[in-house]
Amino acid sequence: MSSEIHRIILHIDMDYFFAQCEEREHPELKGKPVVICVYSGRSADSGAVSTSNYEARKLGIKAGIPIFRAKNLAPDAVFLPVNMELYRSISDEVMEILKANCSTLEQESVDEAFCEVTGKVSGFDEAKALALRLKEEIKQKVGLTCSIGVAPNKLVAKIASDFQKPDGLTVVKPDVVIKFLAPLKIIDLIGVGKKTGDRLHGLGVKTIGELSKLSAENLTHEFGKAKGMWLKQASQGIDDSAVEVREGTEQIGRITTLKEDTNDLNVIFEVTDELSEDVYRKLEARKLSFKSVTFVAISTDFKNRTKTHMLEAPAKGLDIIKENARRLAKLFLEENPVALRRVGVRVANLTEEKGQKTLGEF
DNA sequence: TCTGGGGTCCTAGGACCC
DNA sequence: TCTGGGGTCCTAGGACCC
Repeated sequence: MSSEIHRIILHIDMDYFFAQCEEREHPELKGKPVVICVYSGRSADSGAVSTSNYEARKLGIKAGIPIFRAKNLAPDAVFLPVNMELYRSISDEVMEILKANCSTLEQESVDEAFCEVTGKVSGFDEAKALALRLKEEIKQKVGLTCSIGVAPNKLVAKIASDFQKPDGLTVVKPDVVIKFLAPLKIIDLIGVGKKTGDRLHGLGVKTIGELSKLSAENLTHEFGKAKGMWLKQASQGIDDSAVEVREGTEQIGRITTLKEDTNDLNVIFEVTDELSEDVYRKLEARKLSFKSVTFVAISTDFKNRTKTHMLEAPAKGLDIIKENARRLAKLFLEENPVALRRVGVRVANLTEEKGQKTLGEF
């Protein structure tokens, strides 16, 4: 038995969030397959599935598949467009509850968060009770279910929240971390995606336990120093990253699918102008300045390319976004005379405008 | 067979400075 | 004529996440 002081971290993951929000707003949807879609606007059903409820998943409708295919799988399902405003306001309700119950809340996305509760609870049994109370409070006050993972670090907490879904709770005490991870598929390790997964399969590694048996030397040789070291540590359930309040976003972008593939600058300028305006509105709302502008181009082969310009000093004008986006688009097409399918505009290196910093308290 | 949109983090090469 | 190493910034791209 170890007497070390362990951190205790909760990862809260809202179940099939967008679809569950729609079910809350429209109770008549409950029990039916619900599919939330991102329509590209190219034709009536072009676009992809963003998320779906469990009834739809049973029919094979998963995030990322084309909408038309989802309609073939389940012609009678309910298809709805993404309503981000609704999801954001419901997300705020959830985060308020979490904030009130932990020492540090790190909101990871609109539907996920880490809660640091070290010091707030005496141990993992109390943490489990707290997690149950949180689930109940979110169900009562917000009307949604979530899944929670409780573990000694963020990596394992996140894997644990995904272990039992929906409406799940998985507690992984420090002494069972290794045993918990060992049988899981390599792709379940957060940070291992398709590319790394395929390469590991090539090395004959299928589970996290098998990965943990490879030597650090072997892994760094294969994946480079940083990634190799990370894989070695992660496979053993080691993660020292801190739960930290996120200080706002690092970049703001908008991307869209063109009505049809084109390299016509006039068409592209029209689109980048609109995207620039959207980006500008988001910046305005949060009183942010930016120091770089990026034009994003996705060609018909889905290859993703970018062109970035760094400004001399932080700026905040709409014209600066628009003009740079146009200039970068023109430069890009001069260098790559290819038809584009999607284009985007992004600003980054964001800073709060001088004098706009929120005052703490008087 | 056809494939959205919003992000984060990391790497690597070249420019430039000391 | 040949001659270092380190640091930072910029840019492009890749991998991954939801």
